[in-house]
Amino acid sequence: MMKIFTIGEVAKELNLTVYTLRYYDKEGLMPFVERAANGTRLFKESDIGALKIIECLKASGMPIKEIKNFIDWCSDGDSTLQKRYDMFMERKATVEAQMEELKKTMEVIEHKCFYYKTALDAGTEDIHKTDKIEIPIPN
Amino acid sequence: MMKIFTIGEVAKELNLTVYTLRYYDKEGLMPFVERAANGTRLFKESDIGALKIIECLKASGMPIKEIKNFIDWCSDGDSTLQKRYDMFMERKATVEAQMEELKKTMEVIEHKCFYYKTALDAGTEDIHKTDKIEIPIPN
DNA sequence: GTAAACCCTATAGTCAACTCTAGGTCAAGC
DNA sequence: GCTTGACCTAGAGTTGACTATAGGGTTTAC
Repeated sequence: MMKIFTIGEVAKELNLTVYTLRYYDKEGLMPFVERAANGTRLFKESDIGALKIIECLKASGMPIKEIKNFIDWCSDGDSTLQKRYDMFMERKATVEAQMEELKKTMEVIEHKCFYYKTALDAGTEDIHKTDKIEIPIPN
Repeated sequence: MMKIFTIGEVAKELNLTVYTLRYYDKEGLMPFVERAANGTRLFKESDIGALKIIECLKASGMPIKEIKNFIDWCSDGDSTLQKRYDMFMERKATVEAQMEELKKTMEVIEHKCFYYKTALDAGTEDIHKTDKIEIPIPN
């Protein structure tokens, strides 16, 4: 009925290595994953969902130790709802800031693309350097 | 006439530490910075400009070794114009990809903000879980 | 004239996030 | 029944990017 996945299958699905998944587990990011009698991890569909959230937090630049805090809060139930809400609101703000930052980075890069396009057309970078030569004020 | 800056001034201006700047120098990112007789680095206005480009490349996710390649190309003159153009075009593509990625991350985070907002209003996370209870098909 | 506040090099240490190795278990296929 | 391949743990090693320390030199402020 409920499909169970091995660590290898989950790794493939999420584009991670099994090493990484085991490392996350060791760091306490996956307390919800159950085990077979022999120790083999048994991933449920919902575990993969949780890992996707972890990946999202990682993509937002959150360090693993902070992600662990969040996971702990999830285990603690409703008493931590406010904390979790606040955390996501804060994440939202930092991602917004990152977007702004990236936009600025993009502007500089686009300017450089243009710079090198014209230099390439002219065959030399000097075309930009001569731009900047200060014209001596005639008497 | 032409203002010269110390490593400390440059560090402050670019929000880096002097350690970081010296580390960059050691990694070959600043071959253009001249030295006083006693070894003190003398930064020109244009050096700060170059460092801003380096910061931009760093912000785009480029590792320091690759930035060094670019700096080397700059020292090699016009023969490397094509490489440099190609590099910035590639950077542009990766930054675009990062923006896409961030947008997806943002969507998930916003969804979670909403999820926790409603949970908080309801006083329990169960409001979302009960959503998903499969209604047993009556006979 | 000396202490503070810079500068320098060389080298060691730190940190996060993996990544791999050694040594072992277990199930499936031939 | 034994090899192959996937799983396990504990722990060591790697990488990138700093960050700090030790030891030493100059310039500035009192």
